[in-house]
Amino acid sequence: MKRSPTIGDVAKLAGVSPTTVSFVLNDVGGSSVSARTRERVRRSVQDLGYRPNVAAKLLRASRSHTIGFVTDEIASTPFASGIIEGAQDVAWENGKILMIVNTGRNRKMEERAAEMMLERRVESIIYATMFHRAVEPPKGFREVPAILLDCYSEEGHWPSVVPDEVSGGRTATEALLVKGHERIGFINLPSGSPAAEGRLEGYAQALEARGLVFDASLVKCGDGRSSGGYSGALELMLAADPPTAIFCGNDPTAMGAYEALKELGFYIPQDVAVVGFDNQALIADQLRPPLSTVALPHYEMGRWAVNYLIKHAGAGETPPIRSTLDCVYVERESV
Amino acid sequence: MKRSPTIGDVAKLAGVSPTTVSFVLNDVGGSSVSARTRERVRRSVQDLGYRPNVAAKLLRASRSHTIGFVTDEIASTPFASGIIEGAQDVAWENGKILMIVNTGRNRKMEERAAEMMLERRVESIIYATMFHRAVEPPKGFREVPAILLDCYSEEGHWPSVVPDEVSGGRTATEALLVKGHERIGFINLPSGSPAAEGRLEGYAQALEARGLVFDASLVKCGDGRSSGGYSGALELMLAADPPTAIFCGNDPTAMGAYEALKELGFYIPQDVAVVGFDNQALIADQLRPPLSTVALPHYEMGRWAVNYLIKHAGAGETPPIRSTLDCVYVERESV
DNA sequence: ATCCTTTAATGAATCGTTTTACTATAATGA
DNA sequence: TCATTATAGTAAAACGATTCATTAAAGGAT
Repeated sequence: MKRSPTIGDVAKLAGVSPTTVSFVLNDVGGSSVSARTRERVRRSVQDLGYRPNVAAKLLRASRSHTIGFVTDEIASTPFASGIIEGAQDVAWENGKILMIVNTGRNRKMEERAAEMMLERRVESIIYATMFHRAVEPPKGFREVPAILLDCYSEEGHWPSVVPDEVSGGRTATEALLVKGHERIGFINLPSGSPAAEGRLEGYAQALEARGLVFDASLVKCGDGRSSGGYSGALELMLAADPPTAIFCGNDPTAMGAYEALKELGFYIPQDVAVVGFDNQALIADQLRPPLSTVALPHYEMGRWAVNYLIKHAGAGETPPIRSTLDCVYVERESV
Repeated sequence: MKRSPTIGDVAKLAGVSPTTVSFVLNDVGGSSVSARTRERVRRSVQDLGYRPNVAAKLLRASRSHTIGFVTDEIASTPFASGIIEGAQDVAWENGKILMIVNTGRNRKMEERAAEMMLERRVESIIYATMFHRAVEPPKGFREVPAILLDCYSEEGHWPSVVPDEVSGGRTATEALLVKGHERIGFINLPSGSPAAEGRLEGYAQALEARGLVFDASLVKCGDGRSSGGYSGALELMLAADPPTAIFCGNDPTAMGAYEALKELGFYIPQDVAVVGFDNQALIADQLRPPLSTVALPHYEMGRWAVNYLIKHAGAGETPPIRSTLDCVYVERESV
């Protein structure tokens, strides 16, 4: 466990003062370092394998260049990991680094995480959830610019970025409408979530825009799993006037619907078209035929959040905007 | 952007010296602080909302209590996120914090990540991959105790922790054997990966242990996707002497096999039993019937790695063990 | 009255940088 | 020749904590 070389060691080896080394390393001090010296310092840095001590820098400069990223379970479960990718990409592009902590929906853990981050003087904090939902961030978050990602607060005064569920529902429905379908079934998620309400709303809007009437018998309430999709599809197809297309509230639901349709002898997409939601590659890509679905803007939300913080945290003010990002339709072969 | 209170501010408010505040906060200095003073300091800390500056602490103490976690894509894709969870849990239990960076399989990024971590004086580094494979960690990693997680190096001298693919293959096969199956098909992953080789080896071992002969016609090479499972299962079931059970190299493969079996009119598990591998909840839970499968020890590997580092990094020596952790069988309804 | 010990507290050095203010030498212009 | 201005560099303070060495006061013991 030997001591890492310091700027003083470099200075000694190069035969100059620490000040000069600092000037060379940070390209400041104007023309006050000769080319020869500059070169000598560079070589010494190389030879010693010198690496600046971030703690010392931070202590002096009071800028940690670190953004805290607190998440319920994104980093530990399959679903929304694009969020982290997007956030990290923008952070790195701007010379910031992300400090990620997984709290597992545990309040105690959230508070500890906030505490830990503030001790490390993060410049701002992102609070991200795996599913679009309402949250109440821990108090520590007020002490620094913060933004909610894929969630929002009832209290209002937090900036947040969430998917536009309504436009998502509309997009999915329109993908079926443009193919000429006029009777479109919808197997929704269990009600009570922004996703369920929003997607239903979008579905209705799309129909209305085409001058079609909303038929409640075409809307089933699934459970967000394949079993709900299975029974929902059975009900729809065995009814008096079955639909020619089904919009499923998420991909597992579509997976169940596939099952039902096949058992009933319908071919996808010839007899019945299916569109899912969430674009979970594991399902959408592996189903036969591959499932057309709508992708949540996870990556984009991650980018947006960090961009927002970098832009506004510098300026000191963080206006409580509620930004919504569009979902995009991913065409495969089920429509 | 106001200055956070320092230990000096606390001291002033409490009418004592910074030294005394430090003693109170860290519970050192023996009996050298009276109860009354102690209380006064505590209150001042509260009132000011004082939070120690980690940078200053670190600078003085040269202990960052931080472990670097470099990963190809775990934090950004669905598959192996349990690794992060396990790692983070143990880290927190030991008062360490994890600094996670996603490199997206990009060499440049890996080097930058290593550099960044060393600048922050991480005490050790974990290099984790999403799939079990061979890697060559960037040079920076040599400067600090490190361990490879879910991967290994041909160079040998790195400690690593990986899943025991052979025992995994054996476990899956045995799950079928104990139910009385004697002709067991195997749709493997594309060859060339530790997973493919190991699981096949395990399959063969399990058969041999039962005194059954290895029949090459029962082994198909899939593509790790549902399409490979579909065609593999078709071939197996349409052959002269079809198996009564199929072991699939991963869950998407099993998904394809389900499809084929259903088309051929076989019921699962009555006519043909199926077991998968990877325990991808999204598939295994949503298939009908739910898929019995083998889970990779992601969470446990994460724990193991951090434990190893904490134990050995302190001692200075990091012996290059290659630890293998068992996969566990997850019973659902397809067997 | 002197010496020793205990209790309660503090001053100052230290960690590794950055930055401000300063100095010494050389070159330039009048 | 002298004043001025670049040029090339350095000394020292500051950032916020910890810790070693020291001190001041009070309470015995002799």
